[in-house]
Amino acid sequence: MQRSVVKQLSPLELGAWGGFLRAHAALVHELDRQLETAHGLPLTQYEVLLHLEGAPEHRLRMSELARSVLLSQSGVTRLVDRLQQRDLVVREGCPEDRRVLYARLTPDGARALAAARPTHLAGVRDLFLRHFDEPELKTLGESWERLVDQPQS
Amino acid sequence: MQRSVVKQLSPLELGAWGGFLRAHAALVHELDRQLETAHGLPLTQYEVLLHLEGAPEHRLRMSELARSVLLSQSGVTRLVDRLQQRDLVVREGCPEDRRVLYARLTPDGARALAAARPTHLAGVRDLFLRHFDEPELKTLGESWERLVDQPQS
DNA sequence: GCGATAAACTTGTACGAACAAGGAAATAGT
DNA sequence: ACTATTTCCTTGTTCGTACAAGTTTATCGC
Repeated sequence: MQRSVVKQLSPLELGAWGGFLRAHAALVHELDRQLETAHGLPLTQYEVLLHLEGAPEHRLRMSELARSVLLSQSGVTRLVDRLQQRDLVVREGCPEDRRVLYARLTPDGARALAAARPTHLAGVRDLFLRHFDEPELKTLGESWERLVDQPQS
Repeated sequence: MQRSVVKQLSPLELGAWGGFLRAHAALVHELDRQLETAHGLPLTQYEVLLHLEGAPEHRLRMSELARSVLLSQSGVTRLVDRLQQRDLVVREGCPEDRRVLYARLTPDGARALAAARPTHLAGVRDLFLRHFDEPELKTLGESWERLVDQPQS
């Protein structure tokens, strides 16, 4: 009779899973470092600016922003606080629903984003994309989708 | 004359990169939640126990541990503090080099690990491994390796 | 051997994020 | 209309991590 014996991960599985964790840690750390040293802009702040730029009117509700950048609501409140102190973003109220606040990209914010973008894109390409060919990119993208759309289980 | 015009990511590239970020966030969050609710053990603590179990004598130097779990030295100091308070780990000195401290897995720690392991493995399999077939796992593992071994650039 | 340099940890401190509770405004039910 | 519920955001607090400085021990150069 066996107690507490669980089938461990195979080397193949371990390589895929462990590598995933290590790769993520290394990449995010390095990208953040690059952005921070070159433009004084942490990766999270960069991502907020990026999402705002892509949004209609260059603005997004705080709650939408929270979903985009994978942060808690309160996390976004404080993140936008910091961006607003640097005049990269402003908050503005919504007349139709006075509970909501929009975060809007300022001209300064747009400039900061434009300045930082080449650094970031170069980093992503050099550290990540470069290592995959086109079919692999496609497969990856599809895999992540399957993985995030919670299976019904 | 074009200023600040940078080639953006293609949809393919964006799917692979953005999906990677989202997948990581979702997975780690969910795995941590599972472990925490089922066994009151955060993922980082679980990983320390796991590495210690796999090590000779079930012990590792603090600095080795830091490398294994992708944390700063001081981060590990405090993580081991927490584990030691729960008697899952003990610190012991090294006679040959009195600067080093070993963290050693206690019987309680081994038990906690054994209890948590099925939960964690099931989570990893269900949330991650399940979505890839064997050749994909192989490719992934190889990709992460290329990616982490800093290219000489 | 002795002083300088380096290595292994820990501690002080600051910061970013999460969670829980709270306030204000909208919506729903009756 | 009026209260109850829900939504949207912020604030109080705690926790985990990083960075820099400090302590102790080992190593290196001479």
